[in-house]
Amino acid sequence: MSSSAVRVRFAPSPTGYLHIGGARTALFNWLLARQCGGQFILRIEDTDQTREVADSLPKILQDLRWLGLNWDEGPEIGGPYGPYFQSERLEIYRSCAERLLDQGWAYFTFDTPEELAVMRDQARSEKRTFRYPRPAQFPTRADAEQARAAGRPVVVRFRMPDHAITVHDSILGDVVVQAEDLEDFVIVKSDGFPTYHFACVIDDELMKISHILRAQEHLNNTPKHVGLQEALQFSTPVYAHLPLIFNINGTKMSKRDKEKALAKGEKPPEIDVHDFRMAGYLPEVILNFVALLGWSPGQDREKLSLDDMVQLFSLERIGKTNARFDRDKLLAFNTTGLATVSSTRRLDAFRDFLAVNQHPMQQAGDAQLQAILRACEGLRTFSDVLTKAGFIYLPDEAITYDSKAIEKVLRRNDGAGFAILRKLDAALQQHADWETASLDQLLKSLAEQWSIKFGDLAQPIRVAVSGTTVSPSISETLELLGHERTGRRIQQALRLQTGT
RNA sequence: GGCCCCAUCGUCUAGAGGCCUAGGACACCGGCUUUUCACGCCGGCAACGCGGGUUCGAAUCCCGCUGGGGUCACCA
Repeated sequence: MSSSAVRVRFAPSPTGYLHIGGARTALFNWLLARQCGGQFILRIEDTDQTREVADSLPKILQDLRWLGLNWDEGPEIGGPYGPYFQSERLEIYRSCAERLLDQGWAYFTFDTPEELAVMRDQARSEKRTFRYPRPAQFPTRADAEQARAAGRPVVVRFRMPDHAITVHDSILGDVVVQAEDLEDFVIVKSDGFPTYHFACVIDDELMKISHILRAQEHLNNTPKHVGLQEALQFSTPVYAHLPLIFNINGTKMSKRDKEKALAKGEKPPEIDVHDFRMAGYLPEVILNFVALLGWSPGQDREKLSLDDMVQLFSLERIGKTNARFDRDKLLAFNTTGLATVSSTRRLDAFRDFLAVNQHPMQQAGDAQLQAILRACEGLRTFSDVLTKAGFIYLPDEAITYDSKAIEKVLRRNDGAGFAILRKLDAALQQHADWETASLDQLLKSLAEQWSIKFGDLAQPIRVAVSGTTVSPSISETLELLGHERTGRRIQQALRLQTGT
């Protein structure tokens, strides 16, 4: 096979945002395509109208774009093998089903969900594994019409081949499933839509997909797909089932984790790509981190650019063991990522962060934002900028004073902090050159003059202007805030002493 | 429970029979730095699940056990 024949796809169903695990699947497919000069196709698996979420598609596209995973064929750009929405390919699936029906590879059944449930329950109570009982005689089309007329659900089931099926997986090796463990499964639902298995196999063939990289939870589905390919005389793509990603405690990473945390009054964990975007992570860092979950370039290499990954990626180096998503390590990656990106890139990413969060700091000009970013050196995520310097963009009256900070820094020792603050107020009012270096010089000399530690002078101001003990370095903080607002906030803090 | 997959530090992993007294990263623990919070720097702790083989030699190959995971829908 020539390398230009590599065609891979990412096939999400439009039920929400892009999950972080889905992002890794998309990335691996994308990397393979880019490395081989092949095509990365985006296909939308919208065959279940009941589960569909209205604005999910634009969200997924937006998440993919934010990550930088561009597609060569798919929604919004089309391509030679479209349409790329399964809901627009119904006619194709229908004709394939007809073909299978004609050739005896599929048959109609008329069971209601309730009847099926009874059969399954019975099998369970008898400790038998349930497999759909294939009828000796397949119902005719006329039978199907009659059943439909009588109001019974009509579905089409695939007659699985009666031999064992071997899946050749390039990560796991050969996986053999015996004939008796295979079941006749539904390929056309009673609403006329194809099931996932059916649509997926047909589209992969027609779209000339060469490699299928997907999560390992699909491994058990693969014999079904291979059976279908055999009956339809399709070719079988190269399969590569990726190890799964779990929470650090081994549970599934699910959107429900967010609800649970919220219910407990905790901060919800990031699960979807969009969550990480909102939390202030860099997309390239997320990609780098997630690539290392199940894949490793070897040679103790970890920090990789997208280009590095395109170059180093290989199916052979994908592991078999499930991984746990270590948020601490991601945070560490993001910290170095933020410390090493170019300042223009950082500014762009920060603007994006402010925009998705609709933060008032958006109003600031580039120079001011750059100054804030510089002042927040050591930040782990862009959210840190908000906790550390967000007070700058709050109206004076919206500053909330942390009671512990007030007590410890200002009120303690008979209001020693307040006393220093009062002296500082006078000195600062007279200081005209409102710029970091100059302010720094002033404050240092005052500390020396008054024979106090720098911290004993810095902390009272910090609390006065920010309400907390956390802010950028004090002189930078003052420059960022400006002379006027600094004065107002000190006055405001001073009033706390008397309670007026 | 049936079927399937997997098994190296707490976590992500390197390791493709001798280079392993098992390497890196994160976390953790100590120390340094310090103007708060972070960052940074230095040092340390820490793993081949168990039992059998095969071999001169096994983390690496084989078998069993144990453990973990996935899947058993007219959802993808």
